Amino acid sequence: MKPLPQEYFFNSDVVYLAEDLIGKKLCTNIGGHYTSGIITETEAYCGRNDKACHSHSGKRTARTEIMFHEGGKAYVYLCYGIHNLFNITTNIEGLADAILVRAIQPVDGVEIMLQRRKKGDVDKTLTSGPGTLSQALGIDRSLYGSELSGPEIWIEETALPPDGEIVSTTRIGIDYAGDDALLPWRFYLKNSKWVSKY
DNA sequence: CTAACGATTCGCT
DNA sequence: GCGAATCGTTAGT
Repeated sequence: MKPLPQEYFFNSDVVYLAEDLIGKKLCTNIGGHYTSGIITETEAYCGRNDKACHSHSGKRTARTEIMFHEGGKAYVYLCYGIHNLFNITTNIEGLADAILVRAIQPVDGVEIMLQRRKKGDVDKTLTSGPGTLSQALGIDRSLYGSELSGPEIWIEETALPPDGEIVSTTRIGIDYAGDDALLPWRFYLKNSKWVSKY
């Protein structure tokens, strides 16, 4: 277990970090089971001047509280009453930025992921989507506020694949954000099949 | 206290 | 392709 240093997440450029996290390995050790996957898709959310972000314009509530703390923690919240969506908080105390992890490529503990997802075979529906990857890795709201330096959840350095071209597009499912829905703050590996949507 | 809604997914047509 | 599922959070009464 070699987690990225906490300072990595203090970076004030959340859009840069969202792109930089592509290709790194997200690992969990939950319920005695080690699982991991390469991050293939992310979205940046900025606490200032971004209406798509839960913490936009200083909207500090019980749910968004953790984003206002220093970066490097897990922000997990329930979406549509069903799905646990996993975010990485970034920036320093008081600046509420976060990065949503939307898809991963399974690496370790595939059998456990299949079991958690109640699937028989490995295909892109196993971990390509913010709700499904959380389920596969065993992430739920009990991890809200956890340090991303382990021991339950952490992120490790890895090398990008040789053909690891990253592309950016608009974010998914945030039409309510007006002009901010047009920002190209979604990143994914161009040649990966482990991406939620194209 | 009450009501509306969502950074989605899955199953059925 | 379309609609239901499902409940915590939020804002308003």
